[in-house]
Amino acid sequence: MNKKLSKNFYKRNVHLVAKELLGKIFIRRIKNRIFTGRIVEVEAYDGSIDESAHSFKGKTKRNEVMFKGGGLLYVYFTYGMHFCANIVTGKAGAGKAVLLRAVEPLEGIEEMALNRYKKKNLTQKEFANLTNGPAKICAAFEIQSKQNGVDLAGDEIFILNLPKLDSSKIIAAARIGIKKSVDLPWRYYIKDNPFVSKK
DNA sequence: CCACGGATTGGCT
DNA sequence: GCCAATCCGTGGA
Repeated sequence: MNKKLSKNFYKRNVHLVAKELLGKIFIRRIKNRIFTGRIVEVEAYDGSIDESAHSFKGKTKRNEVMFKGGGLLYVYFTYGMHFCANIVTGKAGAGKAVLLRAVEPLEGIEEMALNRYKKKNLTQKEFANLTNGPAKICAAFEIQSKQNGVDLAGDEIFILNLPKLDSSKIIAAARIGIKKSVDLPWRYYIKDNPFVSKK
């Protein structure tokens, strides 16, 4: 029987948490509906030294959840139309989080398809693109501003514990879509997984 | 296959 | 006013 990850899992080093999140099951519950997916790609953001982190210049209304300590969900709105979800890590005040970049869809696939494409039967290409991007995950899993700050120790959104992946399965690479601190190899993904957004 | 541009709004300078 | 931790469609090689 798999158990939900506890607060202490998240309160550790952001890179450790990022790598250990790979392969674990992300779960979103809405009343009697459920969405689940295996985490296959993440990015670490560290406001203490990383200019691309939303928390780099200190606390604001938008990023305050990043400073509330590990075990919360930080959801932000961007490009006028997209939401992205992060797992807050470290101690309160740290301003560190892990962006969920891609998951492999497991349960609730028909509902995810409706959320993303407004139809149930997807082409191979549409299925491959269902949840292989940070904003795609939020659209498929129905995550919006209302979910900003949700406690991952609760029942609405949480992650199941599974064994750590062997380090030989984890690739570290430059992050995607940022203009600052571009060379830091803080994107982590599962080697050869077809749902990773980019090699 | 790759490169480019439009969509569309809130946050911050 | 500028521009973003994105996505998707288009057009050309």
